[in-house]
Amino acid sequence: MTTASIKEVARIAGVSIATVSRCMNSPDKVSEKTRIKVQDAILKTGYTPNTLAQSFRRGRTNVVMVVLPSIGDPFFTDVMRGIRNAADAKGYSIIINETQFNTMTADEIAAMVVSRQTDGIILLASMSPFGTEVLSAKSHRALPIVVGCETVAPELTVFPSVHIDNVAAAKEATNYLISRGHTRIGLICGAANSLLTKDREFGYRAAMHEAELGIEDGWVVNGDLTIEGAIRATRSLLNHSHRPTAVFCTTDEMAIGCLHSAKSVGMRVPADLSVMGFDDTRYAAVTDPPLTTISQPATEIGERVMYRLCREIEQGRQSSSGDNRPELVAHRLIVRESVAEPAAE
Amino acid sequence: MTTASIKEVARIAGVSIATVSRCMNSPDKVSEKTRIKVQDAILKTGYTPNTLAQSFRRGRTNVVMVVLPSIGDPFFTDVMRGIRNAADAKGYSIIINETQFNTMTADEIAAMVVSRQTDGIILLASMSPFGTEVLSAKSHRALPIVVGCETVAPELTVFPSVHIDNVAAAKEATNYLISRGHTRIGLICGAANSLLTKDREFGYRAAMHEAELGIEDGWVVNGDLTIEGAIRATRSLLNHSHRPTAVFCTTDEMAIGCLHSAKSVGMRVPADLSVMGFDDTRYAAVTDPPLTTISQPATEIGERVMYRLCREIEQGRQSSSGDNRPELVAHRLIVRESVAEPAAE
DNA sequence: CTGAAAGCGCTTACAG
DNA sequence: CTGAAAGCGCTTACAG
Repeated sequence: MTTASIKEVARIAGVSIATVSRCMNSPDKVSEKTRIKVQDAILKTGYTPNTLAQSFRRGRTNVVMVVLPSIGDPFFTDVMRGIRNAADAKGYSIIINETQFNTMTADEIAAMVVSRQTDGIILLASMSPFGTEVLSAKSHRALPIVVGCETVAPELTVFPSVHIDNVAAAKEATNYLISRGHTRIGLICGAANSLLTKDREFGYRAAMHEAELGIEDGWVVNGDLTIEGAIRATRSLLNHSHRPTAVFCTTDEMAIGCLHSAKSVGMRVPADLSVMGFDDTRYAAVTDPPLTTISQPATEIGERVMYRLCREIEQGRQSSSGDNRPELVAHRLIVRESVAEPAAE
Repeated sequence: MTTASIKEVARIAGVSIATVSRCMNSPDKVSEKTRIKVQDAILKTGYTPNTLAQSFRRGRTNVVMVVLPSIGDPFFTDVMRGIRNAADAKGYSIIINETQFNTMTADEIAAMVVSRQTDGIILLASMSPFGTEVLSAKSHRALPIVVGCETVAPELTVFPSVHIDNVAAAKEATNYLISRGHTRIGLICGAANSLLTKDREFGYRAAMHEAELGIEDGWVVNGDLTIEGAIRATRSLLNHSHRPTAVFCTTDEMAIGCLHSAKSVGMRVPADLSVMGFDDTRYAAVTDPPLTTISQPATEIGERVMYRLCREIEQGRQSSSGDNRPELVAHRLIVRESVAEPAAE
């Protein structure tokens, strides 16, 4: 298992290295007799092509980078599963880049592609808007980037994307709370500059507005996309002088924190407080009470994003791009047991 | 942002490409004047070295592969965070390989290193034992592999590893249940060939044996490391003719399923059934009731595994290996509210 | 169908 | 301190 090279194989098979290479890459261009000889030599030597040399020669790595805000969130885990399914099928490896806001600038990310560390990028993360440098790069030569989730930032709309209609889904969630009789509805969302939940906040506001319900100061709280953050946010919501009877959390992860926070101060869910989630992660069905939420087809999103990226990579620099309209996938309201009518006052 | 190469930079700076290369890799070998000229040229051209060419030339990728059974489990998420912290510090990228049993053989994995796709491997997964081929490779030239978690399979003990003392921790967990008065204690563990929970099962059996408590047929159930699996396992446990009063789940993930399963058939936890977890993931504190569990320093494990791997990689083929004794890290019993005395019968 | 040869973009002894 | 040159292991037109 010492590093047999293509030369060694060629020597043993009694052919040129070009022929060995062809046997592996375009076997149809080689006579059967030769192919067998080479095959034997490969087995005998235990030859594996040096991937580094191949990538270098071919000018591509077959590696794709996924940028996301938190690998911990089970929703992203499911998206990742879809991405990896597709990546495996297409022969790509995945590098994960967990990026908090501003940790890595868009230009740094773009540099990874330019410097050939990756063939393309999947953006699941909210991030600081792209700078002009990337945009011009985009116009010059197509940067293979596909966005999963929202594309709120106008800079991102130049890239293809795959996601649910977050605005519509959040409206639906809010309307469901309204339909159950709630009028005082709080929102726990991501940070102000989070692309992930911006559309959901927008949908919530739109639904409240259409129902002619007011949103008081302090009803929209940043839960930081984490359990801990949501616990704090819930505390703040429950201490509000005009306390909401229902809380819409823009991720299930935060809904878990909200549930815990409410129960820990003795409130019953949903009798005293209704809680609505978003994502339908695998925990949503086993919280206590089970969570009413919006289901996203996470794995499907992941698969479609990855396949879309493959197309971008394959098209390469040629056609600057064709159809960049977002691919929308379907969401679904999942009614479980965390929402009820508000208690009479 | 067209791909400026080192030649272009050299031309503009009026030096040789060797000098440009030296400016980036060993700037102390270059005069200040030259360095500044080159610096300017780099800025002017927006030059980024072609990573592919560098890796090829240097013979290393700066990529490390992590093999794990389930990225979804929040425990592994935390381990991954530690791995990535250390990897970032050391300039490595991470490729994740989620491997069910037998999906990818050990030889295939070893091939990834041999074919230069990665510089080294972190094994967090249970997997089919290594074949002779890898082992001989190991003896010939050190294969840079480090094992996180258990190294139950004798084949794996040749590799360095970082983990808690799973046997001792599981004994401690079981003894805690015994100390609270339980005598009928069930176990929900991983699949029979899972390296992940084998030691924990062993610790449980040892504790029961030392306390002279019997383990009836059907008290040790495979929960598949998933919530769903644990729900089924719990159902089976609760239907046992001689039902346990306490259940030790070898992961928190399964404890979440167990909790849900028990409550969904109307049992109160811990009044009617005590539940013990393992891992202390971020969900453990917010389950209902909060989970009594064993805490593993997941992030620390990840960091130490990665640093250990770096050492293996750096030592390279030279010293075949030095000290391969496992690095043990400390676990801790975390008492919350999911365990109580068994109800009087 | 096959081989000789060029070249991908770097790095690094080797001279000077 | 700097440059000319070799070479890392492949792939791929180009001849034949």
